Amino acid sequence: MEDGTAERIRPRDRILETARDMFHKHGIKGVGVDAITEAAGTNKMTLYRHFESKDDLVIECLRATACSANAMWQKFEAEHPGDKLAQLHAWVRMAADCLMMDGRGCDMANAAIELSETDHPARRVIKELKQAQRDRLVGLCRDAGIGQAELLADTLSLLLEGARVSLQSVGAEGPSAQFVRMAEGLITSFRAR
Amino acid sequence: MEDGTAERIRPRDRILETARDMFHKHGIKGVGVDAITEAAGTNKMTLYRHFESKDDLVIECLRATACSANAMWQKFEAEHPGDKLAQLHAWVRMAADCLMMDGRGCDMANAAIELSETDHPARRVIKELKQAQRDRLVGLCRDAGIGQAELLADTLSLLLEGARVSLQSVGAEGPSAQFVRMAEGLITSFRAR
DNA sequence: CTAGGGTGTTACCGGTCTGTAACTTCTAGA
DNA sequence: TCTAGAAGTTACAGACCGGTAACACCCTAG
Repeated sequence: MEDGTAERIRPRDRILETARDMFHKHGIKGVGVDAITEAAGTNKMTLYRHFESKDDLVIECLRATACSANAMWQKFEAEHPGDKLAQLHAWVRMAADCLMMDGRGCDMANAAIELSETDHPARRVIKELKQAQRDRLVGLCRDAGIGQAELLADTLSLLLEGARVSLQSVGAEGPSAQFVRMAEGLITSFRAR
Repeated sequence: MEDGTAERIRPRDRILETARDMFHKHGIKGVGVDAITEAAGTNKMTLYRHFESKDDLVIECLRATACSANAMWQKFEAEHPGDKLAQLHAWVRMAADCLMMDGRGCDMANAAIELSETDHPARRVIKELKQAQRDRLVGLCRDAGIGQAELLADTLSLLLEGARVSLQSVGAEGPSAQFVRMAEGLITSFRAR
């Protein structure tokens, strides 16, 4: 029978969660499978019984990250049902919160930079997941009644992506500090057109 | 006497140039010192006679990159002497050209993402070089007579940084394709204030 | 011509990496 | 209680990494 406290998590899930955290903090090439399994309280053999390779583990981590992002979008809808403009502002607020709490950027973007081999299996996944997020933001802008929805969504995307990487290179006092002001200004400007 | 054709470049410079190219293409952790020296037509010992360590080589590469960027700024001033607004538009054009030619992003930003250790010696250098570039762009915006010069410069910075990383994750058909339109629109909008 | 510094060559050190084999131990379900 | 599969353990292979030692070479300045 299952432990009522649900404390005993399956090794596969422990590995996945630990790997996500460590990849996020130290980068993919900055952490080895041994370190992951040790931190997850298990061993290398168990990892390779559940994942074909380290690359496979990386891909599963990225999918899990996308899944978390999906949960965010559902939260926006739940908190502001039907009010697409409020959801857009919630997106900005969430992005800003992640910015100042986190310090490290987007896992997919970081992975894309680290895995420079153009035929790396993770790149396909990154591209399609990022594309899905873009479509989602475009849809939100459109449903919020904004005329040039694609342009606003793409501009917001680039601003956030830029803020994340700027945070890591210039630091928190750099341009990324103005993210909310820029994003809100853009939304206002696009709504006025 | 020196070779008149200047074909015989010093090993140090060959290593530096080769390392810049390979770090740019494959990332810092993605290329070893052996591969660099081989591609530079020399050997590991010579590398370590000129550079204290791989980290030291990385830092010198970043400084060289900053130097190339400085040359760009001088070109702007030379092509549009005194006309700061024209120089700002030239900056946008140059950024867009780099975007579609290159495929890989900014060396400093990529390095900052790859070298996640907060105490890595290269991070200090990255921060100060990036800060200098930011100051330069702010100064250009201010001299071009734009009121909220800092905000415009920071927005343009984030847009470019975002476009570079988006190019690597989503691809060339993604949001980065609209960079020029966004940047020019921003400049127009800020000038009208 | 000669001395010396820059360079090339080879071999090596200790460490880390991904991935596997063989075997033991644990645990859940019938 | 018995059994099958999941998980843990140990050891290892093979490759690559950054960095160093010792020595041979070449080329140029004097």
